[in-house]
Amino acid sequence: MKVLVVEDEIELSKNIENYLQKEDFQVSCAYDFFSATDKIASFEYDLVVIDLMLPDGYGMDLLYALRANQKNTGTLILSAKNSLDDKVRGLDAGADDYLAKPFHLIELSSRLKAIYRTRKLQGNKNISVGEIIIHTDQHEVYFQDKIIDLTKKEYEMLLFFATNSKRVLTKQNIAEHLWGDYIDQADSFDFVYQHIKNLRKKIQKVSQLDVLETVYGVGYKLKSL
Amino acid sequence: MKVLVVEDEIELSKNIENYLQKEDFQVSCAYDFFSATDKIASFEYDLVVIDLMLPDGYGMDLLYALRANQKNTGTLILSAKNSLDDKVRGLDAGADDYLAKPFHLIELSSRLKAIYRTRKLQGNKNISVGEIIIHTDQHEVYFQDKIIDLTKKEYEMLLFFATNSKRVLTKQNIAEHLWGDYIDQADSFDFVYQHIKNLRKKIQKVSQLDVLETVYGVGYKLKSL
DNA sequence: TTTACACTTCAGAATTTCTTCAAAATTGCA
DNA sequence: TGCAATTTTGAAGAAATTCTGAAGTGTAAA
Repeated sequence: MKVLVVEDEIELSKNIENYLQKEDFQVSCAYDFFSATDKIASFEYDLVVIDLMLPDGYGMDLLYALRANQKNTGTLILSAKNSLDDKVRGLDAGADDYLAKPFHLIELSSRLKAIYRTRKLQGNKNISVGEIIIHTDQHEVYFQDKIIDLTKKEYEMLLFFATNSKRVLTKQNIAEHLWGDYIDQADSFDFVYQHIKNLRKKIQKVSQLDVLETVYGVGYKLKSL
Repeated sequence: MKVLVVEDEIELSKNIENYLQKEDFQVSCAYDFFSATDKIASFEYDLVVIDLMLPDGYGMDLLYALRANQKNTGTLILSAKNSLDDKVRGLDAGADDYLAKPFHLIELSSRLKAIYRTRKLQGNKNISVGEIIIHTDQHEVYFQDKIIDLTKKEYEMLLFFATNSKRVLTKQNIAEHLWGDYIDQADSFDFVYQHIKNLRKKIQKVSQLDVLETVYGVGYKLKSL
């Protein structure tokens, strides 16, 4: 169980780290907003503990970043104020739990374990697009009982469409989602065509369906099936 | 699969009973704390569904009773309030899962099945992958009646695959599971290749089967045999 | 201490996937 | 209809990933 603790008070942070390590968590620490975003971007954590008040940013924004990255990461918010406002906003932003300072370390650890358990259960999700089913665990896509063999990019693209059902996605959207950071904004995103084509071809070969609709001048969207 | 449903609202209880019966569960119902303890004491249930709010006792105490009796019974907690407090305390008391009212019956049933599966794995010492059987007690692996002689790492890897049947495991997943703590996140996990190769070779030599499938760019998974 | 086996590292080969490029087809609009 | 912009397509080269063998290091039993 890998945990990132984002907390600027070094002493508290160390205490948390020590305690959680004793409980068999693998713990990393970040002491500011900047290094936290960095770590979140580069590693897959199971859980992130976030202090809302950081010297160089607002912890809540980390929650949005996590969600934007589609990570299945559990989150718990820490806040000095036991204000309902923070709590409500934190949970609204997609946090799994909230804990007001001061707290007992045992409570933190037991809540983290609880979050982890439920997250893990939720983990195996199958997403369906008409008769096409994406098994995210197995990384496999089926049409009825036939498998559609996709490469990594193709798979990611289909998943992106499936999780943004019926919304039009621009080439830029797709490029940013699949290639992430090192996409240059000045680029043309024409290389996306290739992957659209390949995905279409493979799906059509198996299912005889053309699932992707071209919205001329804008982008693509999933047809409603 | 024998289930005890401990729920004082008769109508809800009946609904659950009907639904679960359709899904091939054997269902018993208890409408109060007293009769629940009675039933738990006298029968071996695979699963118990417990409503926390009962007229004559607190559902949580049933969890303690189950644990005290050392039963290998899966437990799922129901609660009217979606309060994190109840959830945390329930899971800490050893419940396997938590469900807030109102819920869909299909969700209840799918969670119960999930609990059952993992419980069963814990209890059952022999795990099979097609005709390959892993005897966890003896730390031995057989194909039909022939032994497949594996090293420690190879054995652990096969077991890891077997207990995550058909799920794609990345090199990183494998590295973290087999080497645990002192894996550096910045490392490349290329050394995993060797063990994949060795495991494949040994299994193939004895069984003529290649059980591991490469998911290019992602990882490996067990083939469905 | 020796020996056998397990584990790790490394470099290059083999394979699969991704990207680029240019030409052809299609679309929206004047 | 004709034009410009956009999308589609195929082919080839580039890049990334995986596989393999060989050599080096560590470890536990004889």
